[in-house]
Amino acid sequence: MAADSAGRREAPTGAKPSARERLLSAADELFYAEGVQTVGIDRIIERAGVAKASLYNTFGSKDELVHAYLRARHAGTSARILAFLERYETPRARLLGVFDAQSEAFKGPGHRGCAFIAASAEAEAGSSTEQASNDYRVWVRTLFTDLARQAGVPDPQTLGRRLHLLYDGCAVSVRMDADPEAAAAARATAEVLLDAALSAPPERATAD
Amino acid sequence: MAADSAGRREAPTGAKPSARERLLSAADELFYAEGVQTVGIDRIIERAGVAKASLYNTFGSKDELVHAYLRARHAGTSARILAFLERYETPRARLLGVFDAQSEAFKGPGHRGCAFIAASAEAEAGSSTEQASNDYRVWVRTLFTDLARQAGVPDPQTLGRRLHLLYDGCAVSVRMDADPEAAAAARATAEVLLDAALSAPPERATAD
DNA sequence: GCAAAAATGGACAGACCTGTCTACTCAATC
DNA sequence: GATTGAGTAGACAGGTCTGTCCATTTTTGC
Repeated sequence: MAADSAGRREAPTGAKPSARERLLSAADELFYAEGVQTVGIDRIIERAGVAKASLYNTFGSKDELVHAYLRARHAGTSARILAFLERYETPRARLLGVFDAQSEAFKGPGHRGCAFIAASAEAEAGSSTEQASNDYRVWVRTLFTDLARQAGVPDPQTLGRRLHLLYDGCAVSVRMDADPEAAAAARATAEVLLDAALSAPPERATAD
Repeated sequence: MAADSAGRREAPTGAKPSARERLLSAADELFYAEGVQTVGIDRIIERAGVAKASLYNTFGSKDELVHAYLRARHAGTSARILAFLERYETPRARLLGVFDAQSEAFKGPGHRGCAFIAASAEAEAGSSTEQASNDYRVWVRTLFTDLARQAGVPDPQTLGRRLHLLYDGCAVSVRMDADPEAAAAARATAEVLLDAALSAPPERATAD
């Protein structure tokens, strides 16, 4: 209610972060590191240094806090990737650069793979978690197909889907194999697929 | 203690399944469909039609039941895939056939992707769930690299890793996108990678 | 400086979960 | 027929979790 219209905006710069921000920050750290179900409200408010009533005044429920955490993840990840891609000139470099962006992120300390895969595994069908995951997946898919189209690939939808498989695959691997090189392997694989897509027979309906 | 040395063996065929079997069957259905943390002991014993004491006499703890559930998944999935691959003659067909096997499985009702990805998302580091997941991942990786080697690929390790990315990727997609065609997309992608690997420059160290 | 709004600390309710325990039933075997 | 062992039903303990509430303090706006 008292939240500004944009929903989240950082504090006046230099001042102590608002309760909302500290809660989101604590939720991001704990939910991401340990899972949504495992981490209870008490741990969150303790790390945020905030009273329990503030959490419920701000978000209303744990579910809503989880939803806000996932929306913030979506915003943060998409902004990070898009900012990373600005260094590249050609569409081809940008397309492969998505995996370079992930590779860099995976090397950060305490990286545990994709927050949406993890959260979805704990959520039930039709939950707001599923909705947030769908939004994120649409964004990733669109990013890949757009970049594939710009790179001159004849069938950008198909390549986009295949790159999405690799994107998910390296997120799983970085977590379960604890191997930050997973993104580099995905990048090399993406390069093979891109080259193959570019040298595809010009007129073939790519029957599935 | 009373369990036979093999650990699990089906009942004398025709007789009513033992408490252990009914518990494992109920655990498989509920844990897989709804998640390990979400499903409580009471739901399991109710579906199995078994007393709570029987569960604790047989498995000792919920953790042990989860572990047994994952071991049974590993055994079932690997047996299913290997049986499926027997229909193929050439190594190439067998390698791509892994994705056909998954495609068929994904079309079954209530398929929710990879049980190990889901369980790991809810587990903490160092748990027995993580151990079971590692065993499964080693099996998948070995399967792919062995098949790649038999297919005559110069660098079977690299192709095996890339196919594993696809394998994980389509498991994520079938669950989160609810699209059973994910395995078909992975199969088509695998074919591109296999052909590229077979026509690779004969002497190049494939520097990573 | 003061009133209104926001945040705090903590107790508490109610639900749920794992795991234990006891008294009982049933079936097979000696 | 008696013994034995597995299975049953359910109460119960002890803990944890989400969410509510209230009296008090801090912050903010004017």
